[in-house]
Amino acid sequence: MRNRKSGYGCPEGCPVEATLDVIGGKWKGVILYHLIEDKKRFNELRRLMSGITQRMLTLQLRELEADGVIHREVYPQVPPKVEYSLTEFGRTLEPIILLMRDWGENYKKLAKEKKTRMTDCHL
Amino acid sequence: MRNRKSGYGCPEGCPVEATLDVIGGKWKGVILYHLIEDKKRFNELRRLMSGITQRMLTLQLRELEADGVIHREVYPQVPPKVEYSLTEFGRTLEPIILLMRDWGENYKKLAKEKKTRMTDCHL
DNA sequence: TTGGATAGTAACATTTATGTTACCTACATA
DNA sequence: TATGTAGGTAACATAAATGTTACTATCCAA
Repeated sequence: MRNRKSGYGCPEGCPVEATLDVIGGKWKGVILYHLIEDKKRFNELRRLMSGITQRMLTLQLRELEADGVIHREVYPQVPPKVEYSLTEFGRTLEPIILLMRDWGENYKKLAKEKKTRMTDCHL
Repeated sequence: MRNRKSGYGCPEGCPVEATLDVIGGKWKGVILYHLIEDKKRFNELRRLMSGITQRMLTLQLRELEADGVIHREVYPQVPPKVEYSLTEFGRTLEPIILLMRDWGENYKKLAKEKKTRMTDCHL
């Protein structure tokens, strides 16, 4: 998602692709989705996304931060406390994420129905 | 995008992720974006996305077809004619794609301004 | 009769994305 | 004094996505 060369037919790269560069990949959408609700600590996010590794979470958070959509707040404590939240700019992604959530839910529902119909053939 | 295992913290996979599975990757968003306007022939799409190879275009179109978002119409002619269009279900993605286009345009504008400011330091 | 247009496929190579394991600090509790 | 907690980093390994090149068929026009 990160190192894509420009030139998608549109001069200077396609805008749809630019967005996908920021929110695409395996984890970013999900991270943003969780942050819409409220700010979260590192391990809090990790627990919410059971499959993710520490390393991937760190990487994705750093990229989102570099793109200006999330903010990283470090509290100088021991043990450390770090909070991640959407920036004002990141909030502009909210409608997209929510639409994607809705569409995905519907898609999964349809996929499940299809599977059920296929299973029915064996009855 | 295709072979991801489930288990993103949400049981049975996160809905946001499910959507990204369908429209994510380097080319799918752009393909759909072009198809929103009107149906397109294979080489027509290829010309619209100057960087894509024949192979990638074929692959992505087949996956989109398998997911039920586009339709492939073959006209039995020589030389061949194949038209790709959004299905009714594919049309439900339109709001997402258009939002992504708008957000991406804004993002690129902001990125350019930032670059300009940085360049200004050298004046 | 050579070359272009159309819509591909097959074999292979490379680049990106993601995953695994081990390690770090400094404090608190058992 | 071992163990857990929090939020990481580094080196390494694998899986997935994407790219390269060559090849296909049939018709038409130069």
